[in-house]
Amino acid sequence: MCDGKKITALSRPVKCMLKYKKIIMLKHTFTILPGVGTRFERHLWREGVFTWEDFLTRIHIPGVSQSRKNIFDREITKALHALEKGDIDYFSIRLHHNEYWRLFDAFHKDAVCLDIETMGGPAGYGEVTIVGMYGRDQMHTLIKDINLDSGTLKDILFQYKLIITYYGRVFDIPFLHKSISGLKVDMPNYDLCFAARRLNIKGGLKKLEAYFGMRREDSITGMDGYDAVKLWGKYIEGDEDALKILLKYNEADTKNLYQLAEVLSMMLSREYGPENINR
DNA sequence: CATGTTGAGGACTAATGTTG
DNA sequence: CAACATTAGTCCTCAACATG
Repeated sequence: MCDGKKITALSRPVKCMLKYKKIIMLKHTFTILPGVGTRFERHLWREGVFTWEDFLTRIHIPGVSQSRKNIFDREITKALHALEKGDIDYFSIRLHHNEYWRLFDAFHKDAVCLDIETMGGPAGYGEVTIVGMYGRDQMHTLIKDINLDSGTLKDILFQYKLIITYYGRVFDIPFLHKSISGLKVDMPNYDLCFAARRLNIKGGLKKLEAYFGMRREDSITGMDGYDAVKLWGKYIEGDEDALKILLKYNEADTKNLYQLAEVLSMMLSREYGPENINR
C-alpha cells in the first residue's frame, strides 16, 4: 500500500522551524476568521505570520487593511480566551470537519477514542454489542445486556470533548445514533480514516497499525471485525472465553486509535501546516 | 454483503476586501 | 475608481473505500 505523499523539504530557515516547533497547530490556524480560507491562511504564513500572537504583534500585514486587522485582532483575542477556557465548540463551529485534526494537540487531554462492535449486518441494522472508549489513560467498556445503555454511554462520552474514531463518521457514530435511542453525539469527530487517506495512506485500521509498526498481542492478531461478530455469537451460546477475547480485541482497537491520532496529526501538520508553505 | 462519506475536481455565483 | 484576488456557497461528478 501507501507510498505516503513525500514530505517536501522545509521551505523556511531552520530558525523559523524552531520557533513553531512546539506551538500547537490550532494557533497556526487562521481559517477560524470570517472570510479566511486555506488560501489566505497560506498567504499569512508566507508573510511570516505564523501564529495568532504574530498576527496581534504585527502592526501592518500585507493584504489585511487596517479596519479588517482590527476585526481580526478582536477575533483572535476571543480565540485565545476560548483556548484558555478549553471551549472546543468555539473552534469546531468555525472549522471544516476535515480540519478537526487541528484540534488534537490542543485538546488531546479531552479526547476519547471510540470503537464499537456489532452483531453484524450493514450500518443501522444489527445491534451494538460492545462500546469501547479510551481517554485520559482510562479504558471504558460497555457490554450489551450488562452495562450498555444510553445513560451510561452519555455519562462517559460527555466527559470528553473530542472523539477519535476510525471510519466512525460513516460507521460507528451513525450506528450508535440508530441503535441507542435518545443519543445524540454532536462533539467534533476526528476521523483517522480520512486523515490517513489525505496523506495517501489507505487501508483499514489493522493495515495502518502494521504500517506504523504497532504490534498486537498474539491472541488477537489477525482478527477482524467479522471475527468479532462471530465471537459474540459464541458468547451468547455460553462461551465466556469468547467474550474475553472479544473485549481484548476491542480494547486493542480502541487504544491504538490514540497513538494513530498522534502520529497522523503530526504528519498532517507537517504537510498542511506552516512548515510546508509551498504548494 | 449495504451503506454513506470522502477528497479532488470543476464550474458557477454573489459578495467582500485590497490595492494603486 | 477599476482591476484583481479570494471566499463561501451551491451544484455537479467520480471512483474509492472501510465498517462488523
